[in-house]
Amino acid sequence: MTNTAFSTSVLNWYHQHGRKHLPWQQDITPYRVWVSEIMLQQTQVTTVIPYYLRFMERFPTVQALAAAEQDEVLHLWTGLGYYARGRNLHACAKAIVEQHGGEFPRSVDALADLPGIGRSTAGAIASISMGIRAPILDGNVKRVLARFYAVDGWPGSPAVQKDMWDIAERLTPAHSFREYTQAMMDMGATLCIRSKPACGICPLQPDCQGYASGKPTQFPHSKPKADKPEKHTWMLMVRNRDGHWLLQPRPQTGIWGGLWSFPEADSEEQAQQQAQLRFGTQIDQLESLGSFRHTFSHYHLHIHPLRISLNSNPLQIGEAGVHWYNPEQPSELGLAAPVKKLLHLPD
DNA sequence: AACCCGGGGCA
DNA sequence: TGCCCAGGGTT
Repeated sequence: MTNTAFSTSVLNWYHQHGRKHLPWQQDITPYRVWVSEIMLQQTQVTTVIPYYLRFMERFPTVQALAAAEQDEVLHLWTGLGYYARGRNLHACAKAIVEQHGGEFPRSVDALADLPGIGRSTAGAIASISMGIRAPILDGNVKRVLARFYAVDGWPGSPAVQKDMWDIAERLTPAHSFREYTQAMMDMGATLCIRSKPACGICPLQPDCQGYASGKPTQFPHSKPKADKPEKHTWMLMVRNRDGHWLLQPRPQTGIWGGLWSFPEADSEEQAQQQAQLRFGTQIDQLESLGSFRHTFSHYHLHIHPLRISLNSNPLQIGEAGVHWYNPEQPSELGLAAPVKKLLHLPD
């Protein structure tokens, strides 16, 4: 599908189904579009409408807004959330009046230098209210494009974000970009919604790679979970002459709280040291069993078992509450999953 | 309860 | 550059 076919398709849809009666779509001026875009940044259309109407009634011009007390601006913002938007809006109005003669600068870059206006909002103001062809990439557009191209990777990452801006730029038509911009936002807001998108009535469906994948809602990919750190532990698998294993209770809190486990050490050296200290000459054989990985919700644990065979059956080794576990007649104890696995490892 | 969102601010 | 924050709404 060519870029032109894409935008034509989107524009046709807009003429039939797009939203054209929202308050900020009437009497289109940079000021009115700007206020609406800021309000719409993190807030849905239906929530914004009453705030927008009240705001416009009280501050019909950028001069009126610039002259207001911050308290009054924030009062009209109360309930919208993200109050930095309201403070930036006020600061931006002052900047426009004091530094730009009361007129919005007529370029995307100059707009984006103003407080609270980033690249996407600048693109929306320019393309909707100034006759300047400029792409936008708000959440709605991002979703439409990520699905259409089945974009891999999280759009928040710099590389993917750059790709998506390039796509947005490429697809923005030379003419009718005001309607196109509106249309893309409308499609994202009404058809290509986060869950249960209306692919059945979407004009882009025949060429949509997200639809073709069978799982359009997996795009855009969600923010990757924080990387799980890799941790290591050495487990001393101490076996007495009868083939029973030494277990000791874990603290009540933390990982495996209250379960039974092998004595542990933070390194191979410490593990050897601990073994020498506790069992010394009773050690018959000591062998590394290699390691395996156990995953928790928040980290990966590499477990390095160290099998230590004793030439005796120590009765008392100083610590209270240790347990000698007989795999032939397993006691009913709480065991961490990897510990249980190790206890029943074939020789 | 988890997730979402444009831009600002800070390390 | 990357990371965290803000808050109300949706799922």
